[in-house]
Amino acid sequence: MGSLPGAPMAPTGGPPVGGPIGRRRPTLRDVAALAGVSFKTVSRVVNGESGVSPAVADRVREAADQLGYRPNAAATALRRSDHRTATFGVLLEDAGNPFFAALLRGIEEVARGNGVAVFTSSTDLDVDRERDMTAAFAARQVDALITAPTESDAQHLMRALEEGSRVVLVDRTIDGINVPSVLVDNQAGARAGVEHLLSQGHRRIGYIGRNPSIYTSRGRYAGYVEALTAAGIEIDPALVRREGATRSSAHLQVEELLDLAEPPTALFTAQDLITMTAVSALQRRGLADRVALVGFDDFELADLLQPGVTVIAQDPRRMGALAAELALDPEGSGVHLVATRLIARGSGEIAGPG
Amino acid sequence: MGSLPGAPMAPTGGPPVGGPIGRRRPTLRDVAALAGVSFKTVSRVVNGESGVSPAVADRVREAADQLGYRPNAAATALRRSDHRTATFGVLLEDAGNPFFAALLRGIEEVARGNGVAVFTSSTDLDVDRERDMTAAFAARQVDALITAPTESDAQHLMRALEEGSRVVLVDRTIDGINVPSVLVDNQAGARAGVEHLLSQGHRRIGYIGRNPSIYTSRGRYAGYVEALTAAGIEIDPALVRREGATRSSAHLQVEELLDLAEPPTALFTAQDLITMTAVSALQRRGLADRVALVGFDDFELADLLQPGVTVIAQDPRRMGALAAELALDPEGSGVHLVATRLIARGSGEIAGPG
DNA sequence: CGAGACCTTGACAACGTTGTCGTGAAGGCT
DNA sequence: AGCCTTCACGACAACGTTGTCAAGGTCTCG
Repeated sequence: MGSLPGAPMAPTGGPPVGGPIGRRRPTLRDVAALAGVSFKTVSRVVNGESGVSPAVADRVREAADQLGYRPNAAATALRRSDHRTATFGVLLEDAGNPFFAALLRGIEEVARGNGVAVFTSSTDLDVDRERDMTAAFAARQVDALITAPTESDAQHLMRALEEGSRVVLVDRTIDGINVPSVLVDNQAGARAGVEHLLSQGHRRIGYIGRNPSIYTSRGRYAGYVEALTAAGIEIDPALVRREGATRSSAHLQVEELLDLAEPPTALFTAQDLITMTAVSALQRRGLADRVALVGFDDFELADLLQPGVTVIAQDPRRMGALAAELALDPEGSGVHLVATRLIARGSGEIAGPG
Repeated sequence: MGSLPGAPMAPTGGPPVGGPIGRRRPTLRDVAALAGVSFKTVSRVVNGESGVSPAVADRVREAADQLGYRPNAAATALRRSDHRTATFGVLLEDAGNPFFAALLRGIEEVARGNGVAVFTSSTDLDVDRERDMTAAFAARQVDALITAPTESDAQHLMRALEEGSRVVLVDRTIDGINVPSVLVDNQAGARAGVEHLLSQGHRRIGYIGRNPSIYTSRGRYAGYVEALTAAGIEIDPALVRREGATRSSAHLQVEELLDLAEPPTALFTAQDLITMTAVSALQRRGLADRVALVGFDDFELADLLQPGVTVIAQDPRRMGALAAELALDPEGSGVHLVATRLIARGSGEIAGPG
């Protein structure tokens, strides 16, 4: 960890084959020599500190431009008393998933606007990888770690906090750690989706979600239960699948539900990839026009499928931007909820038997 | 750039409100004191250097574990003679686009396996932003900058090279700079797609692509021209649109083509988002089953649309992984081509008038 | 048993920057 | 005129690590 591979035996002073010779970067001292001042004065000019006469400042700036001076980030990070590095670490489940990709873009945008560079890594729900990357980011002294934590163990995050990084949770939260977070009311969103199906006359509504170890899965399932209970419908365990983790397993779950003696007339899918899988399964069986479907998470092309897919949409870009703002603000705190909204496109409006 | 905002006047020694007190991180010296050795010996143990007796090494490791020692990345980067930071910078057009998202994942994966952390930023084809972020990454002394450059100006990349970063181009290349690159034979891919349409009997094949300033756009258009020319068909400028940059403009282009007195019987779309837009436009007009369509880039749900969308698929994840490997290998060089393949799903097999 | 080789360990400089303090000149006051 | 304050700037330590070199100990071999 943290060390590059590559033959350590390679001659460091070898011929310039395979790489540029890397002209040494100019330092404060080089600029100072050219401008005829002490390097400390250059430091002051570069950092916009007061106490430098305009004439000298101009001369220094000119010299800096001429040499193409750029501060050495490592030296700055090492020396600064506040240990700021103008760097964030972002740790999400999967940058390839459109939801997280949009979240990342939201973070990037705010970060860039504030001169902050962003480290990214995907965890794929692997707890070890999450711990490793948290450590790797903390070792690089990120100012803030923005993460959608996989599990409820907060220890690695506590450690990051102790080492001076801020921590902001996004999409998912953890008990026992008091940090700012950006969340969605998963329960309310899911409830709204299921109620939508109920209002179309459905009574047997299947639920396909991910493992309850995932924070969002718990809330969404709770919303499903809440909606049905409020409607006086008992939960039928046969209609509930909470292991649709991977695509293939999600596909299997849908198939199993449809194979029941009394299959559901509607499905509520608790995540974008599961929704897509469900659409695929329904299409393959020619049931896309018969079985209603509402999914959590909006996704590209949902409107072009036939029927269009009704979803509970989140606003991941906004969530990311908000998280980044909380990360930037030393006073930032509290739980920030971002609203969901139901987008009706057809699949959710297929009438039930009632 | 590179500096955090926030009031510089804020009391740095103020009360601990709003942030954890940040227990000082243990250093080599702390570990050394606990183990009863010099800090240099700890350094040796931590870096796995030889020349430490097993007994002492054990004692040091124990002390390091007990204190939870982690090397300070900034100090290491500052001091190392090779200036390695175990860090990559990745600069792509848009991490939200599925193609680039997958590319990023490929890079991430290889990087993580080698203890390298990855900076990311999206440029949205903004040249200024690209330059800024290149500078920001170079200032942080990334070992390598992996980028899909927007335009043909290589100056900022030359500068990054001079400052000691490796540069690897991916998806797009630039003249006048000799660095390893991972590309796709856009021309051959596009030609194969257009030939596929020709073989279905189409003669009037519309082309909708992005601005020719984009490297991939030029190759894909060349493939279109090549296929038609080889078939003895003259290029009809009325059927060619090369400005489908944004979704709305792409939509307009499709509409215009379909509105022609002699509309095309088939479309070749040169990028994923344009393909999606074309599907949308065709569906809206009820022409999805009548006008053939082949698109460059595969995308999620292409198989679930009706008809399924025939595409020239790339393998962005592999491209990213390859680029990262080239970035890691000091000897890495040359142009690496990744194959494309045609995936027939229906839209490309709609018969022409012939 | 002594000389050389090797192995283990430590002392110290250096990386490029920021933070602290000192110094000399200029300016303001009595 | 003499004293105190303010301003512009420089000298120097320090951040935590790696690279270089030297010192002392142990081992080998004649």
